[in-house]
Amino acid sequence: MSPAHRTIFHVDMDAFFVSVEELFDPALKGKAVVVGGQRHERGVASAASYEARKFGVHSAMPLRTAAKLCPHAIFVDGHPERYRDYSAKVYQVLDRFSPKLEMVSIDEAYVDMTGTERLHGPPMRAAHALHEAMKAETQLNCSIGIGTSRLLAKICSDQAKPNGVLWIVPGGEAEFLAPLDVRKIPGVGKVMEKRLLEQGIQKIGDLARHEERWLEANFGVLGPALAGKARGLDAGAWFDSDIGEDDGPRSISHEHTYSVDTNDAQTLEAMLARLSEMVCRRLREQKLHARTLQLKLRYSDFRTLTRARTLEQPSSVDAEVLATIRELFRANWNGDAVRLLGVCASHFADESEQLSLEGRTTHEKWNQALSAADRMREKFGEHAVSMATGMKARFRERTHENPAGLPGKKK
DNA sequence: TCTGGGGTCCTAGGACCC
DNA sequence: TCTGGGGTCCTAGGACCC
Repeated sequence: MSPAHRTIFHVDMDAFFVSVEELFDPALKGKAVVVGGQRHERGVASAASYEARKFGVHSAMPLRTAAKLCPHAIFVDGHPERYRDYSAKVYQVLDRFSPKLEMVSIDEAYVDMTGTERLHGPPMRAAHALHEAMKAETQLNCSIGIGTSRLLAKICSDQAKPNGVLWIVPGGEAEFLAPLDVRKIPGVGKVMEKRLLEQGIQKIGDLARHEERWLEANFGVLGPALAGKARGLDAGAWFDSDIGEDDGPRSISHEHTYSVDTNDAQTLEAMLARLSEMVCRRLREQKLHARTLQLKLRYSDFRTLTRARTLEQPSSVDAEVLATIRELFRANWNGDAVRLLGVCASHFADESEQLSLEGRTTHEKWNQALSAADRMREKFGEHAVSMATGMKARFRERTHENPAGLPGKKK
């Protein structure tokens, strides 16, 4: 028998990247801090401290814009390894509260606390225990939203920020949601917000007042999902899905934006080799084989195109992936200066349906050799082993963009 | 404003098959 | 010669999230 309603926690770390950086450099505490790169770099902010936000700085804002709005801000390069380490610590804490746990990004998670009352007490007590444990064990603040669906829990944690806990008791959903802007609904972004405003719908309460049929007539297939969300129900991929069912990644990709656009064919193809290598390495780490490979190409004017091809035999072999990506590139690049290149692998095959018999032996030889190379990299560092083309990319990157040849990675 | 990098999900059209 | 409808796979693009 399923419970009358679920008790779902959404745990969201406060200013996660900034807070982690503060642990490494306490001098940053209380200052206006922007994480993601230096003030004049081509790029966007990954995070901003609450102090910087007072000046209008927010994540995804171009660094140069942030520097204009908040000239005294301290700009800090990001450290993905640090964030992964702390994310793992966060996971350790959450794991003790419920096994039904799902990290949805590096700094937030859903925890299904349904039926844990005997162990952890009523929701608010459990939340405060969790809050304290998090602070004690990670030195980081989080905010916790509690509700009967993922959607409600997520909206609640946002309302609880910073460093707070908010519980919407079952039955109180409509009253809580009604005064909030539609933009607070996960999945409603700039575009959908504009469409809703054009219909005079500004608050979630306005949305809830419309009939599902009217919404379907005006917003097509998205209508019914909106109707559900306005009532605090999980829709789309969240509908009826259990928390903690991880079926692995859907895609693995790497991309690179040049600090100066280039139309040098050799430079570009060398970068494709490097990106393909990086994607393949992660495929092998996760024992995955990709059927679909996609090239992403962005020109100086931001025109972006993607071109994909599906292989007959799934692969995680550098040379095979690169050959496909290179063909796509040669067939589609018009010679203009390029701003960004990307390689994406998706449509993964199970180990079982992986290979026909005749392909098997050569493939396995390749895989063995490449796995050995991966282990060497782990042992001796990123640059120890590389295919010749990938090596060239690195050399060019360094000479073009880092004339001093400093080993420090960007970010 | 001059726009990163890593993802997920959804839609729509065309090919192809029955 | 003109003409069905459903199902699946593939590709391209776009909205959205952190």
